[in-house]
Formats: sequence, structure tokens, C-alpha cells
Amino acid sequence: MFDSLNHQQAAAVDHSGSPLLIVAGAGTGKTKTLAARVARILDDGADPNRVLLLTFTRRAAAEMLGRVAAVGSDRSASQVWGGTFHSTANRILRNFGQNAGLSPGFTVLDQGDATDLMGMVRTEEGFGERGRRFPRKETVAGIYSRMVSSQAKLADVLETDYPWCADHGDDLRTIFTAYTSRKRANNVLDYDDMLLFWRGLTASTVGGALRDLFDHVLIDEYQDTNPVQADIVRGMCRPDTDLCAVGDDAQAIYAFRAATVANMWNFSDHFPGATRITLQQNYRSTMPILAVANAVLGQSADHFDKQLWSDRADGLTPILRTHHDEGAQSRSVCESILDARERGLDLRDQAVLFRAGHHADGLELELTRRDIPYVKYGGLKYLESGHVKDLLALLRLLDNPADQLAWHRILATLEGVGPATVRRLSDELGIDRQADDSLARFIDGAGKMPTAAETQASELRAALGHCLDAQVLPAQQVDRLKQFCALVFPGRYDNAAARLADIDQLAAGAAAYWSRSRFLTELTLDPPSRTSDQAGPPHLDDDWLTLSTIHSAKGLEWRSVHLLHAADGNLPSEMALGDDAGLAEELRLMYVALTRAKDELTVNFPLRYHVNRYATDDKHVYAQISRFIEPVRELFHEPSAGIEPQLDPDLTLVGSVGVADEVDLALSALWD
DNA sequence: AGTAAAAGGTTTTTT
DNA sequence: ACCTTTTACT
Repeated sequence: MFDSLNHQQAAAVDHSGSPLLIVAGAGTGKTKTLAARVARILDDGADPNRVLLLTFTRRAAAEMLGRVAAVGSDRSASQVWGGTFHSTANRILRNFGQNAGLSPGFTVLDQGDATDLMGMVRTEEGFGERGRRFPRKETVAGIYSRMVSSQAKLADVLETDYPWCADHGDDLRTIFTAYTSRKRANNVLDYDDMLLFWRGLTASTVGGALRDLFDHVLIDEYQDTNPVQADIVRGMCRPDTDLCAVGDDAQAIYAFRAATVANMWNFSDHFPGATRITLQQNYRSTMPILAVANAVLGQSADHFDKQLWSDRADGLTPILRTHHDEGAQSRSVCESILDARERGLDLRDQAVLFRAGHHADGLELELTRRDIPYVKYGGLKYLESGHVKDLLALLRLLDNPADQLAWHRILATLEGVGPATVRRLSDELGIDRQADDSLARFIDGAGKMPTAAETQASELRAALGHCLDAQVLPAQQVDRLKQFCALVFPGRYDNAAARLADIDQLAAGAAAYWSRSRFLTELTLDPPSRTSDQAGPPHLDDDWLTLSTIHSAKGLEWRSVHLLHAADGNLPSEMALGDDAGLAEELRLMYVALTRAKDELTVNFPLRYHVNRYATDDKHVYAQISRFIEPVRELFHEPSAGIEPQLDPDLTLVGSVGVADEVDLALSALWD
């Protein structure tokens, strides 16, 4: 069925009779092997409904099952349970959640919702007394999630991961207690809850029933699972369940989400009698690229022993380019992208990778200036921007009038309505009591508005009333609600017009749906991973470049890869310099980036970078080349041009290039 | 009393 | 750029 499997791949596909751990290096055909294994299982006559395939993204599951379907003779692949831990948890909890005290209609809070709820609770509990700054809501939510998913004590999490918040331990405890009871009262679950409840169910009276759902369990990216997820896997397996986990400990990059490679290292303790198969032949990259990747990885001893090798002995030597500053880097990357296109590499064959979303800001400007189409993955998501959340809150309110978060957000958008008025209106409308007629009464005019809010409020009532009509399709609802947005955005945001244009994109997305509630569910479980800032997605038949964080590039490959900001402080990130575990993870991140390249690899290193992301000034710092690249420099080709500041006319526009900077540069060269 | 505007801070990565 | 806190204004 899958021809051209190598010896180890075939062994991994055929193995049965004991739990199996496949250690699969980058580019060794992991996806293909896993897909072939599913196909083999179905071929052996397994009931596809009794096969569970857990992947890191839903897209990965879909892609893998697509491959299975392409080989299989029937349509059974589409009946395999495939998805992320979270989407599977959702499915299971809808069916079995009553046994854990959940009503089947529970709502899922995505990251942003959970953060907002945390913020709401935070203000209600009255933190931020005079003179004392309190951690922002994102930080509070981060601490909470970190604590839950690593199953560590609050005090330990504060000490190791959030030392600057250590003073607020008691306050955080209070907030977390209130946050949890609020979630329970509103029948909502955050991402962490979904895993906790699933795990809880496996240990409950229905545990046996859950274990009987599946005969075959396959898990991809096992190195990026956390302790709770490992418990779930154990809790879902009977002694005779056919379990297969695939992972690469050298590519573990989610420790910040409490993922731990210990799940791989301890696999045979968790599952006695387990077999391990290692895939080492790389089918993706040329040998010169692998030589760099191997050498980088060799700087850390902390992984299963593994040296990738490839048949593709010949190839271009990877290039290491030093640039004067970020602007020079942007221009150079654009040029080498265009140059590669001249040589026959389409834009879609190329990608630009970076550690943090904002590292690409400068490049994005340059790409736009040169009319090079691109799509950016990672970084701030479309759904996370304020104005999109405004509109989604309107839709969610229509969908579930008891949604406290949505009510609060919407009421607060009105001019002249602040926290106090929101509180009063909540009371008048019975929102906090979960009254079921709140929305109807509001539309009919209930709720006394301050004079300043009257115009906007009546527009809001009209818009909501219009959308409540079941005849109005989701896309039309978005269009109608947009009129309300047009009224409030100018007072709320600086660039109202651009933000309104974004709403049109949402309407376009909604056009594919017949039901509003279905549209909303899909958005939370499978949000578009693309970042919003471009007006519209390029047409499918157009050629476009990919910009991606390294995290979002996991599992993908391109013929040509350009890595940005290979400077100490950026990759490795400044925040990880403190501890060994953090540094090791940054090294793996570098490894993941390098191994995305098939034919060509360019590593870029600007000599200066901005100190902080929100720079209102031009403060910058002189960088050292990444400590992961420095020791393996001789494996690169280093064009000598470009290090000296160029007399580029554009440079005069950049106010930061001054004599003092050049003197400092020359000085630092004396001791660096 | 309560809102808006102005000032001051800000740890990446994401299901 | 956004969020939190403080101050000024209605």
C-alpha cells in the first residue's frame, strides 16, 4: 500500500502486540509512517470508529487521514477519531460529561476568554490597591495555566517561572479560587479544564466505558504532551489496547506549556513491555543542512542518541549572513527570496522563520513595500484582536444570552458606560443571575442607559433584534452587527476603518455556515491560524511566501528557509538565558528551525536589535551571534559583503543610525 | 459618583 | 500596541 517504506518504517507500521514508541528524527517520514500504520490497522479489519488518532493540530490530523484515505480502498478513514487532545476532550465530555457534573451544553473558553474572565474576577476582587502594581491579566492567567498543566504548587511556579510576581501569592490564590467557582457556576470550561475533566473521567466509574471506546490509540508529537495528557493516555488504555506514540525528543519546544519529554523517556515505565523503534534516515534535507543541524543539536547531550543522515549528499552550503541592522536584514532577505524565485523556487517553496511574532515586523514592511505577497502564521491571531472579539461577543450573546463575559464586553463598548454602569445594568437585566430573558428584555428597551450612551444603545438593541430572526444567515448577521461596530469603533479605536474592514473578513468566513452556533463552535475549536494584518488572504492560485514562528512551523518543510534574528537574546531568547532547561529548549527550537529546510538554508544575523518589542524610541543593543551558531560557523558559507554599513538612501530615513552608534560599534569590537 | 483621558509599565512561544 | 493605574473632568 505505502510503497517505499524503509526497514524501520515498515517495522513501525507492522508492529503489534505491545505498546510502541517511535522515536522519529526530523524529516524521517514520521507522518507517512503514522498514516501507513493507520492504513494497515484498517486493512487488518479494525473498526475505524475504534481508532483514536491524537495530533498536535487538527490540520495535522486531517492531513494524515487524508493520506490514509488516498491509499485505502474505502472511506473508512473518515470515521477514525482524529484531532487534538482538546477537540477529542470536547467530544468525550459532551457525551460523558454528566458523570463529572457537567451539563452537555457547556461552553469552551479559549485562551482569550479565559484571560478576560480572569481579568473580570481580578477587578471584582478589588486588586490593584493604591501604589501597588498588580500583574496583568495575561500574566495571572499564565500563572494559573502553568500551575494546572504542570500540576505544580503555586509557590513553586512563582519561584521558578514568575519570580517577579512572588509577592502576590496570596492575592493570586484568592483570584484563582474565585475564577474556578465562577467557571463552575457558569458551566464553562477553559482549555486546562477540558484535559482535567477528561482525566477525571478515566479514573471515575465511567473509566471502563471510556477505555472500551478504542482498540487502537495513536499519538503524534508525543514529546510535546504534558503530565496531564500522559495521565489521560494511560487512563484510556486497557492492557490490550494497541498504543503507538510518535515523537522526537530533540524537537520538544513546548515546555512553557508544561510539556515534558519525560513522557517519552519514561514510556516503558508507563507502559511495561513497550517496544522502541528509531527512524534515522532523513528524506527531507541535503547533507550540508543536516550537518549543521546535527552539529547544533550535538551541543546538548539531553536526548535519545540520534544522528540524522541523508542520501542527498550534495547540496548548497548553508549561508550565514551578518547584517548591519534589522533594516539591512529585511532588505537582504527580500533580495535573496526574489533571487531564489528567479532560480525557479516559487514563493510557496520558501519560508521565513523567527522566534517571536514581532521579529518579522520589519520584514513585513519591506515585503509590503515590494509587493511580495505573504501569509504570516503565529504571533497575534486574528481572533485575539480587540475589534474581532467585540464582534464575536455580539454573536456569542445571540447564541447564549447567559454569556456573562459577552454581556460585559458589549455593554462596556458603549460610550459613557463604564464599570459601574455595567454592574448596574447587569443587575437590572438579571445577567449575573443567569436570567433567561435578559436578551429579550434588553432588546425591548430594558436597562436604563446614561444619556451619552442612548444613541449607541438603541442601535445595539436594533442590531441584536434583527439578528435574532432565525431567517437571517450568519453572514448577514455579521453584516448587520458591523453597522453597530461602525458606530462605536471610531470612539474606541484609532484606526477604525481598518478594523471595520477586518469584520468583512469575518463575514466572508461566516458565509460558509448555515448556523450561527456551528460557526462559533468551529471558531473556538479550530481558529484560523493565520495572522490578520493583511487585508485579505491571497487567492489560492496565487503564489505567496510563508512567514512563521518556529513553533508554528513544526512538522512543515520548505525548499528554502530563511531564519531571522539568529542573535543571542533573540534565539536563544533573553528570557531563557537564566536556566539550563530554558537554554536547552531554545537550542531545540533552533534545531527545529534548521531542519525545516530541504534544499537551501540561510541564517541571518543583524548586529543590532531593538531592546524591547514596544519600542517607542529607537533604543537598540549590539548583539552577539547566537551561541548555538557560533561554534558551528565553519559549516556555513559567510559572504563577506553586507557587514559594513551601506550607503543606502533608505538609511537616512532610519533615525537611529548616528555617529554615536558607529563609535559604539567600533568600541565594542575591541572587546567582543 | 463615575467616566474619560493621560501617564506609566510591559517577559516569547500556543492547544 | 495594549493594559493598568492615576488624575482630571462631567
